[in-house]
Amino acid sequence: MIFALVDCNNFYASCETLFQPKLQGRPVVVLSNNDGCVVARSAEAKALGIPMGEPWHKLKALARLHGIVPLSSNYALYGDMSARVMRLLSTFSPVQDVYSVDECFLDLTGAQPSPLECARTIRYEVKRQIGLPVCVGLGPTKTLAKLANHVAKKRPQYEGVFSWHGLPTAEIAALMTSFPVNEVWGVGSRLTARLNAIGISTVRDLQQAHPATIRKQFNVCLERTVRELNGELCFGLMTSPTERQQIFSSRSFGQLISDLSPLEESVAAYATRAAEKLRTQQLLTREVGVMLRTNPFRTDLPQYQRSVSIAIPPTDDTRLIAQAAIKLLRTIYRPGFAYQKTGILLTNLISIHNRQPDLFEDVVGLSRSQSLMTAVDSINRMMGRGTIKLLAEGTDQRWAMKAEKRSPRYTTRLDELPLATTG
DNA sequence: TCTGGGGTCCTAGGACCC
DNA sequence: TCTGGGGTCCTAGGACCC
Repeated sequence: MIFALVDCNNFYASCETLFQPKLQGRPVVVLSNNDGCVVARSAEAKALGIPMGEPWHKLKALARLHGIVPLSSNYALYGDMSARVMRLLSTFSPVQDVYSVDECFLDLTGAQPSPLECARTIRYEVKRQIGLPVCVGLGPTKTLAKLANHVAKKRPQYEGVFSWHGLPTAEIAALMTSFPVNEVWGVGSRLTARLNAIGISTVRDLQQAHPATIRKQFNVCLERTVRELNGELCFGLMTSPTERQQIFSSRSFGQLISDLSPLEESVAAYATRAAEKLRTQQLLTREVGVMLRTNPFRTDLPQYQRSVSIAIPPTDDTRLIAQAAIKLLRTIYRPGFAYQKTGILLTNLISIHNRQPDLFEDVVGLSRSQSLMTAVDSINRMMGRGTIKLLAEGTDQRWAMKAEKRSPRYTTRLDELPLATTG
């Protein structure tokens, strides 16, 4: 098997510069919701040493000094660009496993004239047809393909495409020794600390570790990773999209909130979002959960956090989900705290096609509910999200998050199309 | 003043069963 | 004094990913 991992370089930042060429060559950062943390950086911003996840307010001085351009995240734009990239990539292999918004695995086994040549074509065509830079890593397992992609990004001599295949053993060993163990897919900060403590600090160290010992001292996941580093297949491609197990919708507020009624509005709004996701994926939920919490960074304020859930008959009806959520919220709400976030969790999902009919169910009500939701979805799709919404979501939504620096939704909104200017 | 929003999988431990 | 053994299911929590 030869897997390819195709990953867009600095995806969000690249999408922004594609539509604003004047940003090219400048340090650009894309911020999370509420303009809170840095979630993407251009190459120039990375060169300034800005870490991923850094709170924006800590960077203001550095930003002034270097002319860093901050942008709010524009998920409509990124989602659309992602779909274009994935559609193009799907033409290069019969087997595509979309792993995240900006990366996917392809099975390039038997690609002509060779997997490596095919990978170079992929890189060239994505740039030519869509305008986004990607790197491609090739390997016999997903873990090695991920690592190869990292090599392709970090070592310019490979020009964005790297394969382990056919490399002399000594060269492979040298490369693996030159990368720290935390670059391995599945090794995060906690594991890195524990691995370092027992003398495993490079990728090469982990590759040479004894799988059974690793399993005993850590867990099966890490054991599989060690095996994959040695070319043994443990993680297969997800050829058909697996069914979601849960749907989450939550947001931090633009400001802290103490009163129950705006909290109820936010919960109703997130329930609406979650129910929309449910319907586009043709799923029903059988359990609704609500979470509520204060801002854990505000150590000067009293802290409170709770979540609760309840089983409900299978549904995708926004009204029923929102009703259940508001009821739950009232049971965990306590006055006297400054809340930062609420969220909705839908679990115990089933496919709409697998619903077990109930002998006593209200058949007429059910079909009315379905027609209503279909109508609401199509109106909101045509006229923009939120055209029709629950009154419970509130009309002014003072709790809504901040996104003050968002670029136009160039590719998905007619009124925000970029126009050529003359003269 | 200001710190994201989604997801996945695995494990340990408790409740409960016979 | 001495108090079974094996199984399933569920939940909370911890680790990871982008």
